[in-house]
Amino acid sequence: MVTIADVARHAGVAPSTVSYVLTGKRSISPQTRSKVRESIRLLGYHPHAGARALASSRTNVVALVLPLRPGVHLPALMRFVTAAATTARKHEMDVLLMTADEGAQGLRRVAGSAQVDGFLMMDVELDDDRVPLLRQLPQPSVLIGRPAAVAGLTCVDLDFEAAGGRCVDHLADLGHRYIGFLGAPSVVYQRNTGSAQRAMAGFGAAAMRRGIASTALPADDDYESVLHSVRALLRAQPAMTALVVHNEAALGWVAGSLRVLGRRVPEDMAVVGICPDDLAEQLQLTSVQLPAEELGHQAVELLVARLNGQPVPPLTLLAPKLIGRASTAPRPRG
Amino acid sequence: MVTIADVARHAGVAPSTVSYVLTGKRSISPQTRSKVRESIRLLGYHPHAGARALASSRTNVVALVLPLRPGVHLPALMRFVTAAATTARKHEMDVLLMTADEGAQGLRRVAGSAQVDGFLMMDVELDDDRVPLLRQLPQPSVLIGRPAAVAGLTCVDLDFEAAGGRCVDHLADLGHRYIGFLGAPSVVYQRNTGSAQRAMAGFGAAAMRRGIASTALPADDDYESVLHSVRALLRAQPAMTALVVHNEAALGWVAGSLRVLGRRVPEDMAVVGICPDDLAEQLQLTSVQLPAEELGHQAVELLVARLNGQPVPPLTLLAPKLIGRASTAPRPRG
DNA sequence: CTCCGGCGTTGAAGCGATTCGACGACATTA
DNA sequence: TAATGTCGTCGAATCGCTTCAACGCCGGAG
Repeated sequence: MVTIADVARHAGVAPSTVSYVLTGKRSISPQTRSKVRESIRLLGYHPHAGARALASSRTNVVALVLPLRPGVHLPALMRFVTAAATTARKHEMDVLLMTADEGAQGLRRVAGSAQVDGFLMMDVELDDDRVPLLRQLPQPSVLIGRPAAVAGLTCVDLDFEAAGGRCVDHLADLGHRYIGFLGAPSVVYQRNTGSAQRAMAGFGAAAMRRGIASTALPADDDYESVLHSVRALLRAQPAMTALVVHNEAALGWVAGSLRVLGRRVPEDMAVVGICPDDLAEQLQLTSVQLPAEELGHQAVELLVARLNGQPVPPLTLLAPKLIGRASTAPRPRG
Repeated sequence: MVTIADVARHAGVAPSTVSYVLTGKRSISPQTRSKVRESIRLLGYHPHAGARALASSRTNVVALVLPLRPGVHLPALMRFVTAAATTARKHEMDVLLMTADEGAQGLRRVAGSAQVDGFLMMDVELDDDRVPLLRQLPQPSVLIGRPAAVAGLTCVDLDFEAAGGRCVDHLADLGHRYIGFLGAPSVVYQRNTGSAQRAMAGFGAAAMRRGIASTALPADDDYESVLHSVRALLRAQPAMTALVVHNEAALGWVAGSLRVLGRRVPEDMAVVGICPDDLAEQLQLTSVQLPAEELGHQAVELLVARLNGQPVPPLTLLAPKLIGRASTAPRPRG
């Protein structure tokens, strides 16, 4: 293995000088600098990560804590992961993968052994036992999602409230006056990370603002339940011409249910989803996308900013983006 | 930060003793051992990863190199990743994520800076420029997939040949005598990682063995092409009653094409896929699964074995597993 | 009784970087 | 001219751990 001493000898300088060339923490004359750079290139020198971490107490690695529970949309998760990894590399950092099943114990281990400079954590629950721990850790962390108390943390999330509103605006602009909302399973509205509630709140508020009649119902993720909820919505509001769906698992059954109930999409019923893009693409569904890449990117940027001592807002909300597809089409006002 | 010296002082022993308790590389008396363990627990001591790596030239981290190119099935990839991470943890190891876009350069960097003990690399191409590099690296590596020359490497893969055969056997057992094979796009058979060829070879050989008439055609991943290929297959062999599909992207169009051509599934035409399990589940397709979890698990086990100096076979093939679903049903022999 | 070998433990020497204080050389200012 | 500062470089201490040679102790063999 080639060490900094080898490089120093080869370049005819002191090891510390090589270090300063590498880190740029002191001014070095252009001649010396290029001489050292050349030696580094020639010898194929790479600083030993462990030694560097030991001496500088900086690892240039961030931990990424992934959820493992069933129900998370894997393609979106994967996109998030690669975006985070790619962005991290832009900052000369690497990513250490952790799975949620290690729990708080795992965080303590990784933090305690100084394996990483910071944490990226997805899918935090409202009463997550890891959150108070993260607060105490010497390493900063960024949460993806939005736990109850945001104070003292750094969080990134899609602005679900705006997303709900965006759906209404789109439909209202198309002339719809009676809109339904098909939500997540009711249990999710009882204890949950909050995105479900916020999307619905945004939906309701926007409907009020635009003077539109709205009705909402939860749905489980089986065909029976979806059909039942859709039928109930139609019964509650027979004039309904549009549906907003915030329930990935139910999406597949929506079109079928509507067909059974004699409604064609989009002629008789426009449908907008709040879901990952590839799902919407596959179903040809107008949707507000779940910006996995953007979330991953932002999360890393925020963490890096904190590592550099820059102040960052406790909560960053990404603006929703609506993509029009075949499931909504312009309709004459009336 | 709590160091090994703190623990040693607290337990009234030498730092080296604490180290030996931790690593188990020398015999320690039960009394001393439990005394040290207690101090470790009390002080919440975690060995500093960097220091440990520096002194022992072992990081307890493996690199996982992910493909990024479009077309890889993300859910399967994600499953692989989590399986690898979980298995690694069983061996007290962590996983460092790398994306393929860093290329050979990235491998050199990570290997050179001694960040990891070994590499796990997915989706290797036949003439991959990273493979010769991996051979030279001081760290061992395990490839997922099967490049041209396996000598001197360690590879894990699904036994695609057996998989092709397994499909035939299943169908033959159900009484089918004329079977078609819908393959990957033809370009894939020209330059490719080889799994496509092997699956087809296995299919052909099994058909011969069972005295079954077989016909094969490639298909691109658009509706037109799939319909065209299916029609061609039926024209070539009108008595065909079963179809084996080895083309994830085409799978979605197969049922539709058959319907257009007046064939119901499974009554008129049985269909078996070689594809990730969730895709098959979604389409209610009898399939040979792509065992993502098992691959991830095996890959890590092999790497760990190599790190421990144990000999491992250059090529490990996983036996295919066929799951029966609605797209094949028993049919009377005839 | 002495010698030897094994066991349990220790002290100290690295591992390969960073970083801080110090030190010439040279330019600037009084 | 002497005092002061700046710039570029160096030497040495330090980070926290592993590991090796060495050593005292004890029991069993000679």
